[in-house]
Amino acid sequence: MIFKIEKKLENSLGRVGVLETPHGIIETPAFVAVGTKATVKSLNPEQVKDAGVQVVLGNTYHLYLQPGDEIVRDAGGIGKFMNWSGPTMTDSGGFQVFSLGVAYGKDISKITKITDPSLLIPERFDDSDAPRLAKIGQDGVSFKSHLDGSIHYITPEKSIQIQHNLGADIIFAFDECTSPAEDLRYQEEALERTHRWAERSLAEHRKLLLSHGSHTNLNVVNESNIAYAEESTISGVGPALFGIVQGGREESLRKKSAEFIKSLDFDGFGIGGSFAKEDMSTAVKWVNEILPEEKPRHLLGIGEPEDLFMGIENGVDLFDCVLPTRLGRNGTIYTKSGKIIISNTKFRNDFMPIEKDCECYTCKNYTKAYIAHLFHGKEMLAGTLASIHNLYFIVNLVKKIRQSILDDNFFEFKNEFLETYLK
RNA sequence: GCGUCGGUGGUAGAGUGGUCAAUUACAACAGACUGUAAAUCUGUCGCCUUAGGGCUACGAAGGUUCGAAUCCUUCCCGACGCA
Repeated sequence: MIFKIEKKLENSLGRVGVLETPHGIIETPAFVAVGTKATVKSLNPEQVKDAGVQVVLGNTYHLYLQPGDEIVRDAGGIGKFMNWSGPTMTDSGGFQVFSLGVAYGKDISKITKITDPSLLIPERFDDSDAPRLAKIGQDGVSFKSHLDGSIHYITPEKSIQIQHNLGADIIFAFDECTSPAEDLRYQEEALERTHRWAERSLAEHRKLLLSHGSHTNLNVVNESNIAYAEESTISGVGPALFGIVQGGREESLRKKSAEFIKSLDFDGFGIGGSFAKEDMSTAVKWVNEILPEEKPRHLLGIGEPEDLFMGIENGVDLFDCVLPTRLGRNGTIYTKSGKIIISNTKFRNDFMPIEKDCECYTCKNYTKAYIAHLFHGKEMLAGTLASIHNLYFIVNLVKKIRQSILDDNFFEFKNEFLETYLK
């Protein structure tokens, strides 16, 4: 994997670049489509590609449970398995530590409102007896499968082994995504754990890369082995590994984490965590001011339009988010003047496309009335057409932002877009 | 004509003396969703309301009862059976 910066955004951390992977290039900043179970829900790869998507992200935990990482390996890797010829990434399962752990069965997720009382009273989250599907153990996490209840213990080593089997171009270290509602003491403890896991992820990754070649001293970290490992990620023998910065909403912890993860020899970085919306830009800025400029940064799981502007301005190169496809399937559609719920009564006889100047397949061929009809009828095509538009909308927005940096009018574009979008 | 069974909110369909403005499902309406436990979930769903309550309702009209969607009488309507 090779990353080149083409242009920087003046007086900020933002930049435009190109990321070369064994399966093709990614022009950054870029929006990564989420394909958790080796499929971008409701879309076939051709539709994903036509929406302008450059790279797809699968999930370690989900693919390990089903169909099993060895099946994906034997199929020729995640890309070949799912018939996606472009670049691929896999998340480590670290997010499931959170979503199936403390967040399980609760009304907390990736983004929390800062007014949420749970943020003000961290003690309320001392509910270790609450049912959850993920529990953090001594050196890993035990998961109770949501599919059949079976227990699986995932360590950093295991996550990396699975990801090597899945065979994506870019993989992530195993981390713990924490809730912003956790108190400082827990954030510190979790961060220490994530850092230890980062080292172990990297060590396992090196070991696996070297085992692909003829190197004999697999456990020795020397210049020759490191050089070989780097070469492997370029040739496609093995994936590139991104380390993940955590640290919650605390400035000192975020910076400490960025410094630590930076000190390890990762190919790039992920910025993780469950944020209060208001905290996100500062957290990203703290981190990206520290991370080495020459390596790519991925803001994990973030993707509302206003977040994309924020992230790019603050030096983020890659985003992934379930929103375009999940919202699409659930009937919410992005437009330049905000999100609409297409099943609403007012669209039932609206025979215009979602956006008349949109170039996506959905807008070029269908009316709002028809899509509203499909949702009311619970037809499968409803989610597909809405996902196509939403994915195109978000992917294309990032492309436009990229172009605006190249054209030296990022801030004008940002103001103009957000003024209309946020009403 | 006689007999039997039935008529419940937009629909289907529970309820068969008080806890019933009426279970439930569907439809309808509104909303939520940020490294996917998610083609999922939440709320509203007779009318009025200063949200305490008030009013009108289970085919229609009477009646029994402290109290009726629930029991009785007559009528109307539907299905089936016998003539």
